Amino acid sequence: MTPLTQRVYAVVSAIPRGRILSYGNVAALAGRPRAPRAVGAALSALPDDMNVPWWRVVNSAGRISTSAIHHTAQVQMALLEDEGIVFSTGGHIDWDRFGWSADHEVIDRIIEELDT
DNA sequence: ACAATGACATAAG
DNA sequence: GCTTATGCCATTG
Repeated sequence: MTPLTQRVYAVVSAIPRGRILSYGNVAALAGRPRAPRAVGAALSALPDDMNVPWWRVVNSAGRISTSAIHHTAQVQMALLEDEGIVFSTGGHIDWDRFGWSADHEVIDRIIEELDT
């Protein structure tokens, strides 16, 4: 596992129940604003036994963009709806209602604790 | 070291 | 809003 991958997991784990973040948001919070694709790669390689809420990450359009065998779009949508997230007609999530405004300071602290 | 590969993002038509 | 083209960059073979 690479350092960035580990930071990505830390950030995603900090997303509260019922809220979402985009790959770009996660990348920025992890300290690599221009690497949203790497976030996808990291989540793609996520071990299922790690307890990271991967389903709270969607693309910038508020749509699901998974392609993993076990983590299908249907599974992700079900998990999100279980948390109270609503998909509007067309299958996208409203950022104003469910987007998480993460606190940079808090995230930075979490990442710092990661190195210890 | 090099090239190919994406669970992305954004601008343009 | 949808489709296409381009940029991006960490990972992987």
